[in-house]
Amino acid sequence: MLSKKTKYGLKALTFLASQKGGVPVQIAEIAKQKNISQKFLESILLSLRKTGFLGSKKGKGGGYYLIKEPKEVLMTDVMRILEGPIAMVPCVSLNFYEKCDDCPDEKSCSVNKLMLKVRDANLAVYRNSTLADFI
Amino acid sequence: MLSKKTKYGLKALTFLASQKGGVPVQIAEIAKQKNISQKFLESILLSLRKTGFLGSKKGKGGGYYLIKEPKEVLMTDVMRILEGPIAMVPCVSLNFYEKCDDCPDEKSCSVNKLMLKVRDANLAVYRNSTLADFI
DNA sequence: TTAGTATCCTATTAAATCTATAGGATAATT
DNA sequence: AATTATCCTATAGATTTAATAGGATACTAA
Repeated sequence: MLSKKTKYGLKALTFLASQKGGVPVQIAEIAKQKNISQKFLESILLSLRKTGFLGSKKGKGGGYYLIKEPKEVLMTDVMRILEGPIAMVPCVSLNFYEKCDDCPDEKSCSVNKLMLKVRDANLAVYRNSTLADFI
Repeated sequence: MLSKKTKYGLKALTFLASQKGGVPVQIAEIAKQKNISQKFLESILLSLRKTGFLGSKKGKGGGYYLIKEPKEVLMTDVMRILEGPIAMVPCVSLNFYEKCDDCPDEKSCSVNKLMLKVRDANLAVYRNSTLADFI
């Protein structure tokens, strides 16, 4: 299942991408428009800012805005930040590789073989998708 | 993340598929060979039996055995039983469709659009994989 | 028919993760 | 100086996952 964090994060990013010209939008406004718990959204936007997707402005007239062009925002990057590793098991992860402690040999492991294919399929989708595809 | 249930279930199925001629294998044997908690595995094998993948035999010389030919066991079916819906959100699920209550319009929803692509990619993998690929 | 073996089944506990909330600190604007 | 809105940490609540316990049932073989 996709986490609500990712769901909310994607919706917020899309909303900001559809806004014209980097004008800051307040958390409250996004939360209201997209039916999201405001406080929860707050922490999500914060992490998107810290990872370089969003900029922010404090005080009156402040809010969040998209830093890059929507077509420059790759879903691979967004998903890794919001949802975590794209691979479903660490032993096939490109960015978060880890050996399974219970598995003596990856090459002969059925889980490894299947999940390798799944990872490649998902990567292909995410690499070919940007925020611009959803506006 | 792939659940341990799915991981264990896949490993057990592969192990049984590599066994010759439908000879029953005991839970304890599979658990030992594949480093799996025996009691946990017990419940997994039970559900695989109830859903028509495995047969079982009680008493001495009993155990579990694969009912179908490995190449007849599609990963789509296995994954749906072990891991649940292949779709990451209910609004793009073929077999478990549900409307999002917080989302007024699926067609204009970014999450829906992206997850539709992901679902198709995953389905393509699972439909083209059978147990026979892992022996 | 009896002892032994192995699955069957339900209930419960333990652990981990996810979701949401609270409350004040900080910085910018007017 | 007052107001506004993000910043940040901590924590509580809810859900899901993983594992365990213990006895019931059915089969085999001596």
